[in-house]
Amino acid sequence: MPRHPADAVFGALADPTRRQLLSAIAEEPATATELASELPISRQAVVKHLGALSEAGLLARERVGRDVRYHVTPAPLSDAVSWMAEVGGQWDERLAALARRLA
Amino acid sequence: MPRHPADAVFGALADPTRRQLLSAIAEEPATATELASELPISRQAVVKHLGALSEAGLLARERVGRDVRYHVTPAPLSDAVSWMAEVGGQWDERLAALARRLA
DNA sequence: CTATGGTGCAACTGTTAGGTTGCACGACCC
DNA sequence: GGGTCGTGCAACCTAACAGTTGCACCATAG
Repeated sequence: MPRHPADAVFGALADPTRRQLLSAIAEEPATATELASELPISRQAVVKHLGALSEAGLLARERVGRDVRYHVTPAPLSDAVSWMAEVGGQWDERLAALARRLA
Repeated sequence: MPRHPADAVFGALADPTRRQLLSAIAEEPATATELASELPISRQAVVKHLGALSEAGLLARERVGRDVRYHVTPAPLSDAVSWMAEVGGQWDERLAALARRLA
């Protein structure tokens, strides 16, 4: 059964390490080994996190020689924001403003 | 160690059942028993999901006689949206627009 | 008072997720 | 060619999570 895309997106964002990775890649595309060198976890753990982010459609892989460089593809974030604005817009004026902006 | 609030918010939103619950409560505040009657899971399972949503600050409990009625408190959604707009705004025009709106 | 129905708490089970280690493969440099 | 460094794959461990059942508690209806 294909899970709803939002499952993967919110699930990917739920982990602090993954948010950190996404934020770092947002500043500058990087490889798994580079990212692992700045974190207290192994490269393999980073690869798994990047896999989760990729599966959510938040990252794209680009092969450069023997390296694999990851960069951000933020389109799914907009969908997630839309959902949140729809649910919360009824009570929160800031979210309602976002919902109007998206409409 | 107190986890970052975003952990709880995105983690709560990662589960489809919880998004369904949040959406239902957004339309109309309800009790755990009411919500469980419309889902294929037990009341206790619903209570646990509501606990996760509450811990993320997305729900508030209101005691009414012997019932406990849950309603939406969407403030944490705005914070989550801000983070997403900041990370994605550099590449996605829609998110950039949201980031400007929030600033 | 008694029965009822919603709530709260605890124990238990099965599955998933984050993390590790070890090793094979492939491309680049000298 | 031979060494080196990044990547890919697999097995394994452990903690956390979704779900269940069973039962005690308490407020309201008759």
